[in-house]
Amino acid sequence: MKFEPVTIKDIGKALGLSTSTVSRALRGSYEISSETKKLVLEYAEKINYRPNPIALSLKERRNHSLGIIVCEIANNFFSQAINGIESIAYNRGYHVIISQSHESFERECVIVDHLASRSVDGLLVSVSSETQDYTHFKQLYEKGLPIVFFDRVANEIITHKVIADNFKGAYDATEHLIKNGFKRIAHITSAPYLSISEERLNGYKEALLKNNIEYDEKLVHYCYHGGMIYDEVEEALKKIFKLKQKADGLFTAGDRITTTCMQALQKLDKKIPDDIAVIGFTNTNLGELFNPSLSVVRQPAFEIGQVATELLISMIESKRPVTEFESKALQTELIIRDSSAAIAKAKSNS
Amino acid sequence: MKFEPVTIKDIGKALGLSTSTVSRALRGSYEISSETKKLVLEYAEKINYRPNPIALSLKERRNHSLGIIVCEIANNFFSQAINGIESIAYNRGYHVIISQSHESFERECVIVDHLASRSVDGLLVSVSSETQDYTHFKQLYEKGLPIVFFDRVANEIITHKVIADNFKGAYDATEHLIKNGFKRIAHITSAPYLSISEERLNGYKEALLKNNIEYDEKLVHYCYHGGMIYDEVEEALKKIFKLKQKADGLFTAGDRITTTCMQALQKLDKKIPDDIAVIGFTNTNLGELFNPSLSVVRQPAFEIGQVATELLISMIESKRPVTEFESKALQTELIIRDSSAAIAKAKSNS
DNA sequence: TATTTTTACGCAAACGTTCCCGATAACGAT
DNA sequence: ATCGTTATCGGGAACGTTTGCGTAAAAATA
Repeated sequence: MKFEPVTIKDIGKALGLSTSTVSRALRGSYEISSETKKLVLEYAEKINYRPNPIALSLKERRNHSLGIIVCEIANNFFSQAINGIESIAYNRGYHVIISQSHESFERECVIVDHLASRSVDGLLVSVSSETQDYTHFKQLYEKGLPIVFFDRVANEIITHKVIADNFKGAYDATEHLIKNGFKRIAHITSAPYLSISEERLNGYKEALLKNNIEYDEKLVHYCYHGGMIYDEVEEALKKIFKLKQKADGLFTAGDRITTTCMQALQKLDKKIPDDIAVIGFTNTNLGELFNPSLSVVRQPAFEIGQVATELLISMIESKRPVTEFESKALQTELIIRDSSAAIAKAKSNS
Repeated sequence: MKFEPVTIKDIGKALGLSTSTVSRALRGSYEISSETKKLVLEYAEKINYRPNPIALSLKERRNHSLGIIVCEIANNFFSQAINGIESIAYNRGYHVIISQSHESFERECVIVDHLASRSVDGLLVSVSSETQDYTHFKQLYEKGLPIVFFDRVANEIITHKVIADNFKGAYDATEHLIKNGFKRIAHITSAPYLSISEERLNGYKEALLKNNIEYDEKLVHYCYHGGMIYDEVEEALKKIFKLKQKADGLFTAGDRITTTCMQALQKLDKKIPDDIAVIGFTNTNLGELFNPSLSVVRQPAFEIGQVATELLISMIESKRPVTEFESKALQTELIIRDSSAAIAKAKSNS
């Protein structure tokens, strides 16, 4: 099956005009008489002419399209961020192409390659949890392809970056648990080399420090697949529960990790917050429906997407090479619910 | 900023060959000597040559890309379906472009127009809840653009369609409530003209009929925005609770509708299943975490995406016009949890 | 009236690729 | 020596569009 759209040439033939005249008439060029313009415009309207964007891309060497790379769209943070991206992109005349790395480095490389050759005008990326080597981005970036990182950023690449204030978010979450009387707070996070993991871990540590609680690395576990693999999460939890000095709190550092932890805790038959109090870095809007309702650190995902897109488009449309780059950190929001509630028992003990 | 990739012409110039020879060498044509081939291949590898897909699209009048239109990706059913679509598309050498209608008819029209002019080779669509007029699809389809509908289909357009067995899924869900002793079962669903709404309503009615329960249209409410607007859902619930003959069960007919209902029920301070038992058509994998855990009808979303994509690609690659179309209905899965549990009180009353 | 300016349009190149059609050379056959 | 084959390669058109340049006629100026 094929699909034959009408071209500028068809219009020219039908009206006895050259393609250049038609093109200029359509663009409203001053060197076309108003009668001819009217003629062309009306005919184009009548036969429902649409300029072929592929031909335009070839000619102008740009696409008016942005590539998005995230680990997965079935993730509240990313789907909200994508909505933010779209909201700006469409208003500025850009189309978006969404790709999922599924947390695979290899797949990320393939996608980057594909998007670049497909001539997207720029890239919005949050790297996969497996990514430690950024040369696939670097190569393109140095060749002049604009890239803006959001959420999980590549610190070694000098460009715009937009993130949540992960340090503060983690600090707040941890401190909240501490204020509610929990003292042995475990932390389950994503791959350690991820920027977000480091930032959140640092916030967690700082909160412990400020509250005179010793940092114990046995309480910290990394899930190298970002919570995509259930067993990895369950293993981490089992180790935590095997500790002689029992953990009484848990701070989970990602959307997927948080929900997977909740599932694992249920399977392991742990009561929240009695056995362990939980607060998670997640953008799910279903937290209040959980049993118990889930305390969360919420990221301004939509706004992060918006800001990143504005920066990217400004880079794309800049006449001269961009030399000043911004790193924006947007504030998170702490939403307290029952999963981190202070328990009477714990309180009386202290 | 601009991005200058290497072309076939650059290779030709560097090697003292014509573009045609280079092109043929790259394609492995028989009329190029093996030495020349080796030379070209090695040089191309060295400078990391990538064919420009835009030029190819222009020439071959196809893109190797598929357009996807769904209401929103922040929806478990659709994100899973998209994963299914991708799994097939990438293996067959197609790229996907995802667009969200956000349940808006107007936006859907814009998207269709954009994707078509963008020369996607075919469309995979689940229509928006506002869509009653299908001419925007029909026009393109009649011009030869292959379209496959999934989930929410346009019955008046004769093409491949892939859905879950909505009738049976709804029947099973309703009957499950009945078997558990509930007799006044409300049904909250999406816009009435949506194919899925009709199919699910019919399954619901049939289950009532088979179990000698009278159908009461006061128990059925339509949410014209598919659960995207909270108030619409809360209103429906309030009306249900105001009925003189109280409802004791609720069957919700969509992913978003189900979760929004759960939120509204919580806000209205209704106990599940004591005040009302709930079962919902949803693909969330978080149902077991809810309070109470949520009984669901699960659709084989991933498989629906896969099957739809296979059908679409077969249409695209078919030499002759396709005249035989399939309508596939895949089986749903009933997952029983606590939200629909028979309650002692209800049982003793009967 | 002769010259310049303006108006309004066409020609052709370019974007990167493929592919039809020739073209050239070597080579064996006649 | 001439011709048909075969193997290898280049020229150029085409895909749909924009745009610099050229140019005819019309209008304005001298």
